[in-house]
Amino acid sequence: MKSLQEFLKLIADETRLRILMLLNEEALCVCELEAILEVSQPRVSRILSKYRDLGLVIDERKGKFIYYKLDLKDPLHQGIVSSIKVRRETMEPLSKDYQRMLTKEGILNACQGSPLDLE
Amino acid sequence: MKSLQEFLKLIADETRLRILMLLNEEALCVCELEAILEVSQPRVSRILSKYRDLGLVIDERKGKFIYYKLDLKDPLHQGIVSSIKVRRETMEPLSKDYQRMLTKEGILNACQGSPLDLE
DNA sequence: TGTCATTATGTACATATGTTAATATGTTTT
DNA sequence: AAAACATATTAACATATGTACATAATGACA
Repeated sequence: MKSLQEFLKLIADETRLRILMLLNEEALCVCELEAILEVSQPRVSRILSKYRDLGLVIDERKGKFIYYKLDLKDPLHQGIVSSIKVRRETMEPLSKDYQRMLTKEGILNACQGSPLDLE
Repeated sequence: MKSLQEFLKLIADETRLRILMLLNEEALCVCELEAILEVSQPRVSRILSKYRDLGLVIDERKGKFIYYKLDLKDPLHQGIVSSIKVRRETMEPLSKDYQRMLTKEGILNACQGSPLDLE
C-alpha cells in the first residue's frame, strides 16, 4: 500500500510521468531524456534517482553513458502504467515524446558522443 | 493530461484513495465514511469537495444525508481504478474498509439517524 | 595521469499541502 | 421557530515539495 502511494505520487507529475513512459519503451540515458523532453539535466537526474530509490528502474553503464530502463516488479504498477499507455496517443506530451524517441529527433547532436551509435 | 495529473495526485494519498475505492462500490454519506475509515468529519468533507471540484463524484441528498458516489467519465481514470480494485484483497486498509462497508459494522450507531434505514 | 563529457548532489528559495479546531450553513423534526 | 444533527468552510499552523543555480563526483579514454 505504501508502495502504491509512493508510486502514484511520483507519476502524478508531468515530467516524471513522461520519463517513466519513455523508459517503459526502451533504455535511455540522461542526455537523451534531456534532449527529448527539453528539461534540464539536473532535473532529469534527480527524477531518475527517485525512481532508483524506489527500485523502479535499472541502470546499466555503456561507455560514457548510463542507460536507464523501467523495471516494474509490482503487477499493480504495471497495470497502472499500461492503463496510461493504452491511451498515450490521446495525451499530448506523451505522444510527441514517443515519436521523438522513435525518430531520435535532435538526440544525436544533444549527446556529444552520439550514444545511439554504440548499439 | 492535466486531468490525469490531478487525478493521480488526489489518489496518491491513503485516505483519499480509501474513500475513492469505497465510493466506487456504492453511494455513501459523510458520516458513514467517517465511521468506516475512522477519520474526522472535516477531513472526509474536504476530500469529497476536492473530488466534487474535479467532477469525479455525484452527490444526492436523501433526507438529512448527502450521498456521494463515484462518477468516472474518463476511461483512463476507470482503468486506473480497476487496476487497483483487482488487487484490493492484498492491500490492507482497502480490504478491511470494503468488509466494513458490506457488514455496515459500527455505522448504524455512528450516524444518529441510521441513514441506512432509509433505503 | 589529465581532460572532458556525463551524471549526481547541495543549497536556498518560493510555493504548496496537510491538519486541527472552531465555526458556519443547511436540513429535518418536533 | 427552535433544537439537533449533517455537512461545509475558514484560519492558522507546521511540514513538505518543486525549482534553479552552482558545484561536485564519476568514469572514459587519449
